[in-house]
Amino acid sequence: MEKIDPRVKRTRRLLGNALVSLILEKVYEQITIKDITDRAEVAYITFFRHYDSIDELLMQVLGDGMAALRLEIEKLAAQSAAYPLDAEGSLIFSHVAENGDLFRILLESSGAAPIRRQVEAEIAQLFLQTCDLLHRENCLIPDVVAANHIATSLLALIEYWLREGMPYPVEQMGKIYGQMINGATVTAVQNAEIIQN
Amino acid sequence: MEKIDPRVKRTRRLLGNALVSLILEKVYEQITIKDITDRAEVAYITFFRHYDSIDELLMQVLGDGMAALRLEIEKLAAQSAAYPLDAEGSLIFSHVAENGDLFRILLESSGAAPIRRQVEAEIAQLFLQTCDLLHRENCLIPDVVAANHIATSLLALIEYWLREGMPYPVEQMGKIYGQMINGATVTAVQNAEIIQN
DNA sequence: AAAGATATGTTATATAGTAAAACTTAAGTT
DNA sequence: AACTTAAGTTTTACTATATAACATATCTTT
Repeated sequence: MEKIDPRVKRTRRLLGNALVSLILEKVYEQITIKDITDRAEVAYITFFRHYDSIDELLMQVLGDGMAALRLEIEKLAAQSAAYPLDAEGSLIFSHVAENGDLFRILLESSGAAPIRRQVEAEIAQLFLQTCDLLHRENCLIPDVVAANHIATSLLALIEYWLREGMPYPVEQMGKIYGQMINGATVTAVQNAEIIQN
Repeated sequence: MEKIDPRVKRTRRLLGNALVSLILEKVYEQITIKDITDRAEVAYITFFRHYDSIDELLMQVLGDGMAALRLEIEKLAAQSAAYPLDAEGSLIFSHVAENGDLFRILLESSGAAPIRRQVEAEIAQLFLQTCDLLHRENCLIPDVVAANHIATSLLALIEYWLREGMPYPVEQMGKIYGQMINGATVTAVQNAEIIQN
């Protein structure tokens, strides 16, 4: 990989940090490019030399941050392939708690919607590949539907937890995920009828 | 209730229809007020005499349309209070199929995010009130968490189905909802451990 | 049907945010 | 030290939002 000019790295870092701090203060839609460049202490035009839109900057910021989550989920998916019913989801929620700002932005900012969809799709894909118990020929519940359900429910559960101010401990959330989402979905797939063609 | 000037009714109807037809054509964020007034064949300034923003117009359009869905879900929630495991969800999905445009807008347009949240909250509230099986003292899975899970999962399932072009029949979707979401969640709550304080 | 009230249309204007050009200064690379 | 590239400054154009003032059309009331 090519090495990046340190001035470029610095500018992009400043712009990214400025956007994050602004999102935590005010509504995403009301943030302007001037707000960002003022906060980052760079010239207005400099923004356009790096990004075409605020959405694109946000995309980069969250893209970097979500790679770490994928690793947590990968561990979990591998684990749940073997013991789906008591998969330990705590590590996801402790990871979320540690990166609360980033997840709040991902799950609540309207500008992050395309990235959220992408993350959902990646998580669903991961479960589809690693969790054997989701696959049954001619099952009433198709594997892609079940995988999508797990992925969207997990993000919705995280969103709820963050929005309510993390009212339950990490361990409890991990168990809720394991039973209400992961375990329950696998059981539903296993118990579902087989469709005759 | 007061009767509304027919000119006002007409203008609002034209603006609402114009917005819907535009959303089905292009990205919500890129729709301008001029686009809407041109399509509606009313003067630009007329928009501001009725709404402060495009979001507000969308809110009105969807608000009207969502009242009907609530009725379908109310039927279902009452039914599932008695027989949760084989609740018949088909009527929801036939209702969605009949109003596909509206639901696509509700679930995929970024401007509709606040309304979607509101609809989610209303559905969750409804299940909390009508489905007795969600309540268990000191349960690992709090009733509000389970209700939120059902509501968000249902909307996510509808979103997936519409996005993929309705690849499964209405009856199958109804069963999937009943087993993978409603039934599975109730079972998970019933099987969850009790927390000692 | 006429008079009064109100909604809409037309035109003009102010403001704010986006976007980029031209040129200068600063920083990093070889 | 010379070359290259990034960033800053100033200027300008464009677009969308928002409102004011006045004319015209439509609805309601008597």
